[in-house]
Amino acid sequence: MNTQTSSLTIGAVAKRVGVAIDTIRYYEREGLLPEPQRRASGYRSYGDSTVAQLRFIRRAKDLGFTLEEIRELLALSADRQRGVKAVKQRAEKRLAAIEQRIAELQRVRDGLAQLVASCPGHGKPEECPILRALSDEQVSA
Amino acid sequence: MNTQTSSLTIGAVAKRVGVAIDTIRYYEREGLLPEPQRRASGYRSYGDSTVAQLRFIRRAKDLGFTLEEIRELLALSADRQRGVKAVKQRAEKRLAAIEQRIAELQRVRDGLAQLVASCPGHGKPEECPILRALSDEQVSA
DNA sequence: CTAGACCTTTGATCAAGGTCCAAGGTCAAG
DNA sequence: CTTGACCTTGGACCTTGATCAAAGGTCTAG
Repeated sequence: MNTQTSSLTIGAVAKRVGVAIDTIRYYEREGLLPEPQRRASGYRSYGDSTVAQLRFIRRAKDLGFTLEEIRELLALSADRQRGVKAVKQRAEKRLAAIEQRIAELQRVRDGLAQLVASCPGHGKPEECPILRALSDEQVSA
Repeated sequence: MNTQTSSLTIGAVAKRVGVAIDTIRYYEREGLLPEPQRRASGYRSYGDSTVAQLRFIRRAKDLGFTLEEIRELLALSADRQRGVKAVKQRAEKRLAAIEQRIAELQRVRDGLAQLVASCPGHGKPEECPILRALSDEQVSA
């Protein structure tokens, strides 16, 4: 087996995970990734665990976590026992935020859909419900 | 009647519309508002139509239009006849984008909700479905 | 007249999450 | 050895939508 982390360059890691090299260095600067070992030449030398960690970060980002939250999650996941409860709480918080955002967007969508439906798509601008709604006609009246 | 646009300072306009003075100047720089008349002193002098236009911008922003899109809408709404069709098309485009975003978020929410539901909230990190999902356990297996 | 509120400009700064660049060193293939 | 791909650093720059500061001019109430 090759459990021994197999020394990848930053470019190889980037290719495997599908992120830019600059992004990896950025994550390192931001404390999302530990500082890797270096070769004698100064090249960063990564093992498979970094690939896993980067995928973790990407997935969490896809779930809408900010980098700040991900930094937290990474810290928590390192804390055996106590970590799990906190991780679940963060996830619940994130879930609530997403649901709120969905509700907001649905409200916006409904408003906009109604406008679109009521606009004939031709005629004078003053008669366009979309423009009328955006202007303050009915508010200032 | 006071149809004559009644010479407001930028501060008065800001107060009426509920935006910051800086924001009005910013919109002017960005081409969302026309350059206003000036008093002899150099002070910007606004009429009621600016108040209306600013409200238009605010409402459009609330509907999720970007400033770039709003700039377009403003140009289109000035185009009598041809404008209405184009405005409706932009609104439809916006609507589609919002619906797509909602769908994406729902997908994310469902995934996250399932993880949260399946996590007992205690135990070893390796057994936490949230952390397992974020790590690449099942993908690399 | 004077205080204090309000206005002017230019330009810097913010958050977030990167992206890009130059100048130079390193590595692997032929 | 040479070529070309890859890596290093530090720092500048990008987008969006503002927000703030500094230094100074103007306006208005008392």
